Amino acid sequence: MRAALLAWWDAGHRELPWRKTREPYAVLVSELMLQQTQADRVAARWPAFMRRFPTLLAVAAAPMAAVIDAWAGLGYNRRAVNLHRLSQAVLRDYGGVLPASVPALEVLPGIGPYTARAVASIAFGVPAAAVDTNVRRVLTRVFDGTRAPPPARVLQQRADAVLLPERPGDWNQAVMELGAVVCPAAAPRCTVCPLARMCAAAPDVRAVREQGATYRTAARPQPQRPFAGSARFYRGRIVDLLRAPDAREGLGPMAIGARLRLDFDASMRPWLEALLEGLQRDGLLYWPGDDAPVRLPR
DNA sequence: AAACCGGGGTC
DNA sequence: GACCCAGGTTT
Repeated sequence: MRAALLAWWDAGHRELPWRKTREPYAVLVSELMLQQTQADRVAARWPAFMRRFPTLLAVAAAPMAAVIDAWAGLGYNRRAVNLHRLSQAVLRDYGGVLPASVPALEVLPGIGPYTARAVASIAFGVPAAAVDTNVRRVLTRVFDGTRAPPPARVLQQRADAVLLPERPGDWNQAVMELGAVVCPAAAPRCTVCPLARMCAAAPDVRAVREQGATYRTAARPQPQRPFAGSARFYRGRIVDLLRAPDAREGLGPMAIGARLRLDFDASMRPWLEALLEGLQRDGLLYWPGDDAPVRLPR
């Protein structure tokens, strides 16, 4: 598996902007952006963010509002808050230099098991397997076929066992690249897959195809809720309103409500306040309460 | 363990 | 519409 996959990786892969560097901060920013976000969309925004905040110290010196502003278009805005908090923590605890070990990285804000191992392996050459949704899918298909996926703990052990310790960063990226390009959730392309001859799922994919159906991994147990009209939708709209230049000094709650929806009236005030309080709890805005202006945190 | 968190691309 | 995405944090 190691030989087949690494040969496939070395023969060519997507040119993504963050792959041109191994500088730890640059890798960290890319990995934070890549959390639950497709690589092509990150590729469109990572370079501009890096120009605006070239170093971790630049983030630490900037107001929170500037980092949230630079995060526009990426979603999951708490990641911007976490990055700013992380920069402060690294400045305080490590003199502004990112630590290189998985345990030290994993306790930083916004960094979990996956991101700690991704940064440690790619930027520092630490032999740690990063297990994301791609790796889970690839390893489950190769080793388990149509059987139920093993527990996360077993998957991590399995990923650590197959890891190529001489090139951990390339190995992790190769598995993820295969998952993204050749082995997506729907319609895996086994005919061009370097692992097909050793993959437990490949025969099943072929069988399903021959029945004229699409092979896909089991659906999520919890169906995704509609986005339009959800709290998520309006939270995103509110933060985006506060990014506007004319909101630098803040916007009153009623003004926000009016810009949020045409049918806004006083009876919706509790609904709006709940959204504002939730955003404030997440560090995404500052609002003293009542009719005081709402703005991004400084 | 489950809920929550954005947004855009895709079929 | 529903699913998907280089997850992490909170409850």
